[in-house]
Amino acid sequence: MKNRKQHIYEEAAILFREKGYMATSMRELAVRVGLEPSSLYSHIKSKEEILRKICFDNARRFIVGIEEIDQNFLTPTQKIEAIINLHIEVAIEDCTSTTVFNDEWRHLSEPKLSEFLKLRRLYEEKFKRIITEGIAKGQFKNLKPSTVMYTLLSSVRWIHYWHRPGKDPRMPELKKEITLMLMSGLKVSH
Amino acid sequence: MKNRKQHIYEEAAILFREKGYMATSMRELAVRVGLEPSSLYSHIKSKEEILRKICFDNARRFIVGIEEIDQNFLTPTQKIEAIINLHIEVAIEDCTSTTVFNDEWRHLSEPKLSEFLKLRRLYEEKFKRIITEGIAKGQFKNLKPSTVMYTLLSSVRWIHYWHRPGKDPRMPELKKEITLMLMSGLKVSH
DNA sequence: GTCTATACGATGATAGAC
DNA sequence: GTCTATCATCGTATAGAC
Repeated sequence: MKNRKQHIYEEAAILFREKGYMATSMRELAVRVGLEPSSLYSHIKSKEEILRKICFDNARRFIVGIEEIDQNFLTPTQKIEAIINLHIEVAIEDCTSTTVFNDEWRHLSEPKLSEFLKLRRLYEEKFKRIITEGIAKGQFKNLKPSTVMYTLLSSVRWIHYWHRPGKDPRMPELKKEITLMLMSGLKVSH
Repeated sequence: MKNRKQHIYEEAAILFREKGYMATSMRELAVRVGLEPSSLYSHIKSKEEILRKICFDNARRFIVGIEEIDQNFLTPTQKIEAIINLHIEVAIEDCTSTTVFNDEWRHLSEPKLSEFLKLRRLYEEKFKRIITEGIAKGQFKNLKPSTVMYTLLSSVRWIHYWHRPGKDPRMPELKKEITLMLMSGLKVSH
């Protein structure tokens, strides 16, 4: 038996994914972990603390990811491709927490909610700057950068939802197909 | 003052969108409508009845939409383009109920949940058949149809979320840009 | 750290007067 | 149809024994 605290976080992520944060009760979580409800509070401070950890861990992950990509000497095309791959990889590797991160952050209470949104805005600004640069260099179609960004970000958001935990041998193929489709939609046609 | 029942449904859709179905209480809804909580039940049978109506009205709308498109003598390219436009139009015209339809259906209880999922599967089958036909005719890239479908369906799902109710003069442009991007990702390159 | 017991507010929904 | 009053249940969380 491994670390109880970690076990609680993992089962919570699974439940939050299955039913949503609001529809998940601490009583249910306790059953999954094999404890009485009150015993959970020896390991965590509150239900929202669990949500906070999931949301901010993921936010940091994506911010670090995009900063690494942006620092390398890559063309805008290569950068966007790398970002798309980052999103697909995270969605497949950690699909339960990706679901929570995507869909449940709005249940954070202030001031954590504002803090989270600030991180997200930071990420989006970096993303948009790369797109703008690609357009300026004539590599991308001349479209509104925010439209491009939201479309790209949304378009990979079915993966975490459909992916079942466990290894899937078709992942490289999935990645290749999605990237091909999205990038050829973005790049200028010759 | 218009029809109370309709007013309740509209305010509920707004609240469900803002906070989610689970986080919305009948007491809050009553405040918005200007009634005591118990008075709501003179017009509706239960909270879930409201959710049911929103989900199934939207499901029917999309099924009717895709059937109309599919009956016309259009190429697969034209059909997919029409479907993308349908999704964008509905998302903009009725963004509150679109949000609920997209994100809150899972809170339906059985047997309505299964019924809903059956309708969705029906829609997806029709969608995939058109994609498969387009690939067979050499109009679309040779990608896995379900991957194409999920990517297309997801990629327009930020619109209902970002759109603020009211008329937006930039809508035709938005539609054109998204369609261009997605269709050129789908079609074979020359 | 885990338990039993419980506080206590919020929830969806109903009964019955008007 | 709308109200007041209320119910039964479930929610998160705490107190204190072991």
